[in-house]
Amino acid sequence: MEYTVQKLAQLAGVSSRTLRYYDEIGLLKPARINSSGYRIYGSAEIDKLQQILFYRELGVELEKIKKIIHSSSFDSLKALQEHRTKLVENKKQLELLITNVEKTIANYEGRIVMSDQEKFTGFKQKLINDNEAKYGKEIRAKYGNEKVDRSNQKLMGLTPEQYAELQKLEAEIMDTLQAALTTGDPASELAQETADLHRQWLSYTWDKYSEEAHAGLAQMYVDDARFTAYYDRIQAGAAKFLRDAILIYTGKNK
Amino acid sequence: MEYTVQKLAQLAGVSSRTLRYYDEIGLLKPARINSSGYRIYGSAEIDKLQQILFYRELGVELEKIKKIIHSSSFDSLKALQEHRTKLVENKKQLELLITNVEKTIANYEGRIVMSDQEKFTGFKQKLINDNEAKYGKEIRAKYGNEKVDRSNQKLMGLTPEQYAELQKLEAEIMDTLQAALTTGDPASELAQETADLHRQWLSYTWDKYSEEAHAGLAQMYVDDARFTAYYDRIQAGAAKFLRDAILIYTGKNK
DNA sequence: GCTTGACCTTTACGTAGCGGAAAGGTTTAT
DNA sequence: ATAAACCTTTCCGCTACGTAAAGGTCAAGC
Repeated sequence: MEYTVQKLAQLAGVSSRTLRYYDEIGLLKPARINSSGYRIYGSAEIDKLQQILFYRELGVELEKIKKIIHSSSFDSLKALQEHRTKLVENKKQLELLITNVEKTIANYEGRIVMSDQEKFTGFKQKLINDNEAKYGKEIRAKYGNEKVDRSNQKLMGLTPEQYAELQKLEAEIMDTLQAALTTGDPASELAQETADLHRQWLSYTWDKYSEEAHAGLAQMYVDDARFTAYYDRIQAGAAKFLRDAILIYTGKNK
Repeated sequence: MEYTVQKLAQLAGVSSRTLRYYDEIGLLKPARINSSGYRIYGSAEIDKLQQILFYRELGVELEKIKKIIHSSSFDSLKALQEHRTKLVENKKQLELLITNVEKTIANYEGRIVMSDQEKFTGFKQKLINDNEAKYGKEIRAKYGNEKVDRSNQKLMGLTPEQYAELQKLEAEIMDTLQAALTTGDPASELAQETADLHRQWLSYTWDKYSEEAHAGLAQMYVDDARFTAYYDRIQAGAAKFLRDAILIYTGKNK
């Protein structure tokens, strides 16, 4: 099959201007030009356009797309599989946003309380995704599947009121931590209050509190980039500070 | 809580330039300017920024966002609910794209043959209608190899529009199945909805629906590794779960 | 008290990926 | 034969910022 600009445009759901632009920048040249100067595209161009649109959908710049698909080492199959992975990631991202909007509705209706951080989950893009991929497994291996699963289970069983309380606590922790950071002293009253709030918060998700586990978790906040990032949003070094405060609080600071 | 540009930027995952630009165009003005001319944002601005980002995510132009959220009749709750609807639509669109990429991989590996039209499903949406008149015959000739053997005949007669509908259904089935799996109960409302969607889907490819055949196919999903793999992409045991849901749906669960 | 570095400010020019209009040639249908 | 519907190139405009440049502010450490 041969297509003129407009026909291909309609087939692919892009404008003819777009196709001319792609020709202009050398991204997609027609198979040939007929005697009247019309652009004529063939099936090879169709496949190429499809590839281009996949990349475009993923937000890749046209110049980069050009380099990618023109490179001699370009492996379509591998590229497609990468497309799939990224699309699935984007889908997860979207699901996060949907959760966010649902939470925001609940927040609006007064059913739950959202922290400021929470209000923007899903908007920040890959950073979190990447970390999840990098550290997700590792965490489970390091700190035990059991504990993670059990805490998940317990979370599912919470009443809405309890859940709201939990969220309020979380917000309070962040606020107090921020205040405590200005003292600079993990042994300060404010820092110790933060640690105590954190213990209360844990009690919602843990079956049994122990100082050992609490101290272990605090160390994790420093070791694991996901958590470090979470707390360091307040201020660089916040995770470390929180850990130190908790180590003092639990008496494991030696 | 009060935030300077950079802190708010980090919280929301945007650049400080973006915040200044939003101030410049009057989209989001800081709560106040301190004595040194610094922009200071409060919690009202946080909520507003969140709203803005929801709209931006949906591709709404900043000028329009401005008009929307500044209009006196602006109803945040209603807006949020509309956001949700649109995000869910986008998610379905993404699922279509994922299906497309998976098919393209299969096409590449020689397992199936894709028509030119098919190569762009998911990229476009409503332009499909027009193409039907123009390319109808050609498509019908090409659609043949697409599906499982027994459904070939009926598929050959599908219009592109119907084909798109079929793909949408397929995506919906996966979506609903995923949700149903969290309930863990094949008799749950969601699971039964999945079974019903599955029946609708079958109606596209079967001449005549019967509960026996439906139940038989469900069993096949478990017995045949190819199908098991297809559904278990979602989660291990998904095929089994779907079978059980269908057995209950068809009343053949004994 | 002074420096350093991380903040903040405004102004201003640059860019990607097209949209759209102008001015004209070609093809197809009636 | 004429209109409608294509096609062409050229060029200017737009959005949503990125990226300097040139300078003021603030807290920390020496």
